Amino acid sequence: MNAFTFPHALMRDARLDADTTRAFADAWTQQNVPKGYILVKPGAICRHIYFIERGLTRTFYLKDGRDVTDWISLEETFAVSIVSFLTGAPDIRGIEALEPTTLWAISRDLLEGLYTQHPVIERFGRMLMSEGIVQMQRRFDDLHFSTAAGRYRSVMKNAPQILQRVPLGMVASYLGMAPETLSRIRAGDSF
Amino acid sequence: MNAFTFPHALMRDARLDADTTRAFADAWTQQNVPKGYILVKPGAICRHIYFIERGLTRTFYLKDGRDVTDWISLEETFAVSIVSFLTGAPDIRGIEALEPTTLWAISRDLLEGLYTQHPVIERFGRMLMSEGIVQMQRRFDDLHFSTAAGRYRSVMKNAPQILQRVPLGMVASYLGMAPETLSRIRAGDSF
DNA sequence: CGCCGAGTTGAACTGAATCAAGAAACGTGG
DNA sequence: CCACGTTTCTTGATTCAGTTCAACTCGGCG
Repeated sequence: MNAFTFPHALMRDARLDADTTRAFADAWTQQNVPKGYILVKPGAICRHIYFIERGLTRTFYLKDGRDVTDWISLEETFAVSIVSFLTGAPDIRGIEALEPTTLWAISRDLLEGLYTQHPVIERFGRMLMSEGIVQMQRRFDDLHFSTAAGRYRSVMKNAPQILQRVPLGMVASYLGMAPETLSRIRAGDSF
Repeated sequence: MNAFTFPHALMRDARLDADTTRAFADAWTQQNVPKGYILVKPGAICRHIYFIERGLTRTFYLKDGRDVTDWISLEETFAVSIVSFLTGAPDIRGIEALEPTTLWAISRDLLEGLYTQHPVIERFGRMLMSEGIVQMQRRFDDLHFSTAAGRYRSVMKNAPQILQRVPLGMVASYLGMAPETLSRIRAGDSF
C-alpha cells in the first residue's frame, strides 16, 4: 500500500472505512514527470484520472492548426481528458505537465472495479463528477457573454497562480482570446 | 406506483432489479405545466431534477438586465439548475417551460435517500453526472473559439428542432450572439 | 381594424483579431 | 558566466466579426 494521503475535500467527505481506504489507496500509482511531459497524447484515449500533488498540467488540443488550452489543473485537483475517459473513445485533447509534476494516477478499469466493490467509492465518483460539472458551469458562464477583460478578472479572482505559473499564450487561449489581447489587458491598456 | 417508463438510455443501462425499479419509479412525480410556466424561479434553490417527457424547457438568467438562455432541454432529457441542485444554494438560473410540457420530477432529498439505499441508483446518478459533463464539454467547445456561424451550424447539426421550436431571441442568447446576428446568419447573409 | 411582440434589414460603431516589428526572457553550449 | 539563438511577450497599426441602434415588416389577436 502506498504511503498516501488524499487531501482533496471530496476524499475527506467520503468517510471511507479502513478496508475501503486501503483498496482505494492501492489503486493509485504515483508518477513524477518532468516539465513538458505528455501524459496523454492528443488523439489518444485517456485511460487514467490524475490527481496533482505538486506541479500543474494543462489539457490542450489543436484547432485549425492552433494550440488551444482547454483546462488547467493545479495542485489538489484532477487532470483528465474527461470525454475520452468517460466514453472510452479517443479525443483530440492531450495532457501536458507544465512544471515538474508529482501526481497520482488511477486507471478507468481499476476505478470501475472499485465502484462495483465499494459503493462508497461510487459515491466518491459521483461527487467528483458533480464537482466537475459545477466547475465547468462556472467556466462556461465566463465564456458566455463576457468580455475579454471580464474573463481576465475572473481568473485573477479565482486562480491568480495560473497567471504566474502558466505562459501567457496558454492562459490567453484558456481564456478564449488572442495572446496580444491578454498582454494588453494585463498592461492595463484602457481595457 | 406510477405507470412509469423511463426511456432514457442511462436508465436502460442501469439494469435495476424489480424492487429498485419500484422504489425509483415511486420517487418521481408527474407534472403537466402550461407554456410559460416557471418551474424554478431565478434566484431560488432548485430542489428537483426534471425529466422531460413531452414539451421543452429552458434554463435562463438575467445578466446585466438581459435575458440569457443557458440551456435548452428537449424530450427525453433532463432539466435542472445544476449548480443550485448540487450545492443546495440559490442560483440566478431559473427554469421555464417553452411549450405545454409533461415532465417527471424527483427531489434532491428523495434522490439522496435512494442513493444510500440502492447503490445501483447511485451508479445511475454518477452516470447522469458523467453524461452531463460530456454535454457541457461539447457546448463549451462550441463557445471556445468558434464563430457565430460555426455555433449556428453546430446546433443545426445536433439539435435542429431547437431552431423550429424556440423563439429566435432565446436561441441567439443560447448561442452567445445578438438576435440580429442569428437572424442574418439564418438568412444566409454572407456569413 | 390597429396594436404589439417577434423578426428582419440597414448603417454606424467597437472589441478583439490579425498582421507586423521589436524587446525581453530563457536555456544551452561553449 | 557569457554569447547566441529561440521562444515569449509587448506594442502599434489595421482589419473584421459581431454589437448596437434604429427603422421597418410581418403575423397573431384583442
